[in-house]
Amino acid sequence: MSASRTDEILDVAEASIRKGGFDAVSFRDIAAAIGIKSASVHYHFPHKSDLGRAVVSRYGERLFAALGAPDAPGAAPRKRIKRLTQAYRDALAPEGDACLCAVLGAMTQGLPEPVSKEISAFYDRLLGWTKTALKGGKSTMTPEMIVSSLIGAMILAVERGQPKLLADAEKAILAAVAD
Amino acid sequence: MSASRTDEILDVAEASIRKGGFDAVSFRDIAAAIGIKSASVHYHFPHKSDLGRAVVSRYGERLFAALGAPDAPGAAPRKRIKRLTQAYRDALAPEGDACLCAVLGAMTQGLPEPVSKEISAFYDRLLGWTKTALKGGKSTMTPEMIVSSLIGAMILAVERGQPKLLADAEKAILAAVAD
DNA sequence: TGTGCTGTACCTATCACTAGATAGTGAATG
DNA sequence: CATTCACTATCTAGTGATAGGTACAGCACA
Repeated sequence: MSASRTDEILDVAEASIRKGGFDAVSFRDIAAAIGIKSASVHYHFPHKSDLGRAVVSRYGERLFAALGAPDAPGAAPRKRIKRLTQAYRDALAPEGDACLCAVLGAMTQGLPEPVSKEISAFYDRLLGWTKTALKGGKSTMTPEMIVSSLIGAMILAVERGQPKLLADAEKAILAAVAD
Repeated sequence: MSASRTDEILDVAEASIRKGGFDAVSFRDIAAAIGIKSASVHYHFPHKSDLGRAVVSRYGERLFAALGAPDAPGAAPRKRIKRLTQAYRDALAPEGDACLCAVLGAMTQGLPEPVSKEISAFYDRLLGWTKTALKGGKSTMTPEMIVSSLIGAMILAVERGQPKLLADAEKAILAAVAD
C-alpha cells in the first residue's frame, strides 16, 4: 500500500549498498526481499546503473529536504551547520551502516559512470549548501573540511563500532563555526 | 625478476581494490594481468579471503615500516604526526586512488570476516601508533579524530579530484598538535 | 482495447573454486 | 652416477552458482 513498488525497490537497494557497496546489490536479491521476480525489478529499473542513480538521487533529495534552505532567514550559521551534523548522525543511527555517499564516495572509480556522476552531483550540492550555510558567520573550517571530517568520522565510527566518534566530529565542527 | 609471484598478485589485487573495492577483484583478471591462469592464483591464495587478508596485511606492514617507531627518541610529536600525514599523501599520490583501508573501512560490513578482522587490526594498530606518537605533546585532536579526518579528506580528495583537500587536512592536523 | 505490472523461461557471461596432469628443481638414495 | 622422491608452480578442463539482462506471455484495470 503505502510505499510504491519503486520505493520498495529503492529501500532494499539502498540498504544493500550501505552494507556492502554497489556490487552487493543484485536484482534477484531485491526481488526476493519484496516478493516479486527479478524481471519485474528490471521493469522499473532496466539497468543496474539506473537503479544506482535513483538510489543516490533519492538519498540526496531526502537529505536536502531535511537540511532545509541553507540561507533561510532567521537561522544562524551555527544552527544551520548543526542541522548538517545532525543529519549525518541520523544517517548512522538505525542500523549502524555508513551513509550512502560515504560508501559510494569511497569507490567512485569502479562505479558505472551514471552513478558516479550522480555522486559527484550530490557532493557538488552538499558542498554548495555548506558554503552558503556558513555565510554571515566565521568558520576556521572550509566547507570541504566540514564535509570530509563527517565522512571520515562516519566511516571510522562504523568500523570501530563507536558512534561516539561521529559525535566528536560534530563537536569539533561546531567549535570551529561561529555566528 | 625482482618481485615474487606472490607480490605480483598482491600488487594487482591491491590496485583493483583501491579502484573498485573488494568485489572488483577477480582471480581471472589478476591472472590475466600477470600472464598466468586463474588456477595458479588459487595455488598462492586458495580463497579470496586469503587474498584480501594478505593485501591488507602487506599494506599495513609497509605503512608502519614507513612510519617508524611512534616513540622513537629524538622525534617530537609534531614530527611524528607529520610522518603520518605524509604517508597518507604518498598513498594518494601515484594514481589518484584512495588509500586501501579507507576504501575497505567504508564497507567492512560486506567483507568476508577474515578480511574485516584484518582491517580492524590495521586500525587498532594505526590508532595505537598515533596515540603513542602524540605522547609528550599536546593535541586538541584525539587519535581517532586525526585518523578519521585523514580518511575523510582522502575520500573527498579522490572524489573531487582535488589532492589539495588532503593537504588541507594535513595543515589542520599539524595546527592542532604541539610538541 | 490499450497500458501497467508481473510472471515464466531463458540467455550469456562471469564468478570462486577444484581435480588432476605436467614439468622443473633439488636433495636424498641406490 | 643414475634414480627416486618430494616439492613447487603451473597448466587444462571443468564444476555449480550467480550475475545482469531479455523475450514474451498473462493478467488486471481503465
